Amino acid sequence: MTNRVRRTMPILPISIVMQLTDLTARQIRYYEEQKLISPARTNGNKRMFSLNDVDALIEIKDYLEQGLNVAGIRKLHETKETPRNDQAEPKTLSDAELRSLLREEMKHQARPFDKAFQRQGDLSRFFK
DNA sequence: GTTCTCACA
DNA sequence: TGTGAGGA
Repeated sequence: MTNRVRRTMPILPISIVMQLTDLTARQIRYYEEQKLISPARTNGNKRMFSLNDVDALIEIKDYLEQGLNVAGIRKLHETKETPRNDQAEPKTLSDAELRSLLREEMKHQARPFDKAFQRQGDLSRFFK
């Protein structure tokens, strides 16, 4: 069994994912609605998540904490999809990419960085 | 006991 | 986003 299969196999119920990500079921379902994740469904229409989904959710949560909104995150994912094979891997956004994204945010979100300002140190490098 | 969808004093 | 209804 390849690692890709291992990571994409839908085996986790939403309750487990909630604990792993510290997100509410409401949020997880909402993010699915926003096309940020694509959980599989059981015969009973129950959502089944893969390790990749959990990873994606953790990443999503992280971006939200930095002041980005769902629309912005979705933009990130539509660019870099995940139907890759085993070889390809690490994905780290360049400063330029992030800067571009944050700039885009400021044009659409009313109160973009309330939280961000509280931890400005984390983002300072994007505004030098 | 869990999760699902839908809707909103 | 939370929460409650009503069903599976």
